[in-house]
Amino acid sequence: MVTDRDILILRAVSRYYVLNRHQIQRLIFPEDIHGRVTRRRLQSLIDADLLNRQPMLVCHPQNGVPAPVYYPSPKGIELLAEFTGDDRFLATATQAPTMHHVWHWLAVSETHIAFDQAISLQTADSPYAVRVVEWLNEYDVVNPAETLPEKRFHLYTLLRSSPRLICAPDAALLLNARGHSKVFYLEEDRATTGVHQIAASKSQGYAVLAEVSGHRRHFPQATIDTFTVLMIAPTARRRDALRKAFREKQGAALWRFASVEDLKPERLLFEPIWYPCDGEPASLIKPNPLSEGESS
DNA sequence: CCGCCTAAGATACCGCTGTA
DNA sequence: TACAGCGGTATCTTAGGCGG
Repeated sequence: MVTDRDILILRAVSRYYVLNRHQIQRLIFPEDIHGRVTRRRLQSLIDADLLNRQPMLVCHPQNGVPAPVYYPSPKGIELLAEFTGDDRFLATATQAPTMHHVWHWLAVSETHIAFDQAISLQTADSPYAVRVVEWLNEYDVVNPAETLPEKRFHLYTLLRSSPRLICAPDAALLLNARGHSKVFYLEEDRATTGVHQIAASKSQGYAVLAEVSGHRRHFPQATIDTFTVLMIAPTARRRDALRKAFREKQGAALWRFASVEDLKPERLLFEPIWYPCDGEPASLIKPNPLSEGESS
């Protein structure tokens, strides 16, 4: 039997792709103190093939056993499309998240949730009426028949064949405020690689993407001609190390850096938590009405 | 309309497990 | 050993079917 809250779970994994039990509980079962209800509903969805589970083998949250993560199943998104009458759910990625990338996916979904909550915190008379027009995840498929990543995935961009240069954002969003739409790319940093290696491997792709206005292909409806890359670092110290590493790189002006502890829904849009490579932090949405929707 | 029964979800409690 | 998460189970609640 599928309950209303089961549908909410299917919607959530369709939207965020990879979620753990704790996140689902926070989003859909806030009253569930013991987590038993959440686990039971998840189990019944899995038994019905409406949801997929990926065990997390390498895991140390604080302590305790590894907690699995959940992601969409073909049958689940079919049910969702049928239930809502919206066939766009059928485009949801249902491939299993790579085992060693699971923490990365959870970080992306956590950022996505923070954006959604920041948007919904605005009241009806909010001055900027900010909204996310569209959010693309790394593995959102544009052409299911293709196997080449640059043709299969919406975001993966092959900029040059030889030497090979690609740009593969973790996610992308089109943010709208008072009629202006701007493209933002998302890069989640998990401090697993040295900052200089990250700066070297990522800066050129985005710099060339900007030169060729590649963001126009991802979001033709954008009205602002530039884009910004948002990098989320696990700590403020790491954030500042990244800023320093990107400072001398090509296209450094495209980047803004924030730390996870600053990335609260109530601060995300309007408070100066976004640091450029050089200089003072600014808010994502500028207070000046003439340049709202921009961050640079 | 009533009383009874059943099915399924919600709730509470508990023991097990693997890691720091 | 402490702890967080998992899954088993008993009990409560609610909705619906059914005969009288």
